[in-house]
Amino acid sequence: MATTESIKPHYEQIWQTVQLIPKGKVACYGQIADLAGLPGRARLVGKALSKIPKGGWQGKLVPWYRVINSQGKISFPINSPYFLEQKQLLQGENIVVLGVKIKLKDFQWQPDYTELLFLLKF
DNA sequence: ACCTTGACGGTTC
DNA sequence: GGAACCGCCAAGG
Repeated sequence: MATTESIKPHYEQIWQTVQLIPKGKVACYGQIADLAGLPGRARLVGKALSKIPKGGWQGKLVPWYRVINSQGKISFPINSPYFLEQKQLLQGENIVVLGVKIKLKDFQWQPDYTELLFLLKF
């Protein structure tokens, strides 16, 4: 039974965590990495997001656009297609985007203690 | 098995 | 502010 358990990319763990970000909130790459049990692996989060299966994962869409960098900025080159798409999607959720920047103070997701306990999965 | 790539982060200047 | 540097290490070639 446990024979095929070896292959377990961390991508799935990351996608799952991103799906927890509430609408109208954003999270940083590093924050997602930490919550996903991969402290310090922010770059891996970026990579995972770039490989989200078309149509989502486990029947649910993965809100990739709710993930920004620790400086509160969108990480795509300004005016690139993905940049524009992300900005539009965020604004569509009432998130204020000034230029490339978002006020983390106002829009960063801050899980409460019960959520954290759940995420840390003992 | 070795080498390069990253939708990053923190530190420093 | 912002740019340069370096650390991190899984994934994919």
